[in-house]
Amino acid sequence: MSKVKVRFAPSPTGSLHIGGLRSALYNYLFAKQNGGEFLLRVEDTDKNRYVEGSVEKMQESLKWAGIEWDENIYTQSEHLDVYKKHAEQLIKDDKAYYCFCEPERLQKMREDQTATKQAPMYDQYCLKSLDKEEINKNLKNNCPYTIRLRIPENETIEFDDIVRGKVKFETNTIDDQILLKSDGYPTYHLANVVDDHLMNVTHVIRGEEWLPSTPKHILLYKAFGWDRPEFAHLPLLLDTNRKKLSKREMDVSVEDYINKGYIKDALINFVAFLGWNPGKGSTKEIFSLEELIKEFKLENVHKGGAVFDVQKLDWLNGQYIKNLPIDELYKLALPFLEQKEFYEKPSPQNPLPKGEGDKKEYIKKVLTVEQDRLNNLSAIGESNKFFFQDIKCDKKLLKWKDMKDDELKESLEKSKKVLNDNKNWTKESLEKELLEAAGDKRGELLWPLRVALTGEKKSPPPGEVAWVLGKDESIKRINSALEKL
RNA sequence: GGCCCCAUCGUCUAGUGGUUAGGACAGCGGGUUUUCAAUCCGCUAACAGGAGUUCGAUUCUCCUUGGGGCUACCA
Repeated sequence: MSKVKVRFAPSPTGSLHIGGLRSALYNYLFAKQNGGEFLLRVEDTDKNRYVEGSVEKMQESLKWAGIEWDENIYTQSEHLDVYKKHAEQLIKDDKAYYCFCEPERLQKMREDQTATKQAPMYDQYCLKSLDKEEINKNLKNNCPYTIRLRIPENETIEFDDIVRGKVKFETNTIDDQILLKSDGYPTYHLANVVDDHLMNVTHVIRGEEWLPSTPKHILLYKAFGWDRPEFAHLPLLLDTNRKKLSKREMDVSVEDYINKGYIKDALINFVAFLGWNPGKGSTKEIFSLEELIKEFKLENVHKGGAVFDVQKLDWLNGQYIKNLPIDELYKLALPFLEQKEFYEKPSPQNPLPKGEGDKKEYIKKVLTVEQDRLNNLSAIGESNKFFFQDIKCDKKLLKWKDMKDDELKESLEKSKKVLNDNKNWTKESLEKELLEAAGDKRGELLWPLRVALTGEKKSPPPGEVAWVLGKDESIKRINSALEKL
């Protein structure tokens, strides 16, 4: 068997689709585990849908995900002559024909066919009713034309799909596909087949939406007299309504997930498991890219579509965040932190150290406190704003004032234990010491934590409260944070 | 409409001609938490339906139903 060569061939119509990421990943895994090559090809054969900058964006997303391609990127629009040459060859061999039908006529024809409940198909007018003379005359007059593949009649096209097994199509249900458009660009079908052949692609691994056009491609290989590659059609990624993932319903671009604070290993792991799993009773859920390369089997890919479940992705992301070395977490989380409006507001009470090194150490400590509870990088600091903000007195939170003496005493006893604080607090002294400081019954605990982080060995200044958090702040977190420090 | 593909808990899935149909996410309940989260423990929850093959089908075959994809001078 010749060396495995696969490709990911997106069209540059926007940013990298999450389904595209999975296709790319499966191709990549397959190539790597077989010692083969993974190529990147830009299928920009539709001028109308071309989006400036999307090629670069897609490359960035792939690189972010750790999917590296071999060789240079191949761009189809730079090889228009190749496709034209091949299309014309097919005409010479009587496998294709010129079509001069105008779009309006074709449209009307289709409408009529649909109205009478027929399958919309080209009526082969230009094949059946045009003689050589007319064709040459049209060509000489520069009439716009397309080149159509001539689909043979009464044949059965059968092939073995690696994930689906035997698939059959009757040629009579297949339309005479346009290969070359009137603007001189090839359609997907032509360009795809020609390039896969010229690039020696051995395995075509792509989304299920291509399954119905595969017989056309097989016919093309036949028409050219070429060997065809193996095919593997991947199940579709579905939204919660079990429809093909679409922009309407949710975020579908990898970029969105990057910006939302998912880390690459989590997204790769998640997307790999949508339509594949190691089987054999394995209950392992966490796989690194390297492990995936080892374990992945194209034959184990499922046939049915898989719903993209964000909740599971969140959980997975949390797992990966928990296991991140603190320096790595710092590197990944800092950009998200720097976007926060609560971050680095200069003021005398801002606890963030001024020196770069100290600042970094401080943030890393905060991250240690946060790491276990973080599901998403973008949530960084959100529930720990007091690490970065002024400590202010929020009178609305001065709950302790309403506490009964014995309640307060109990609370303080516990606090004292936690803090090794031997002062004899009373309602009076507390008020005096912290003035409005204690705030919530939890407030008195936040200050020491900050003291621990910043190293400021002082009591809360009068008039300040070591408390800026919402009601959901947790003493447990503080305790465990203190333990860590 | 035509063609093609698919079908195990809500979701991702494991699994076998004979299993208490397993795991994970989510949900629910509880332990730990002076509140959240995290964590630990537990619970709820599935073989779409109907025939056939078979001693026995969730598993094999067929049909039905349901879902999805394609049906462009888009990819």
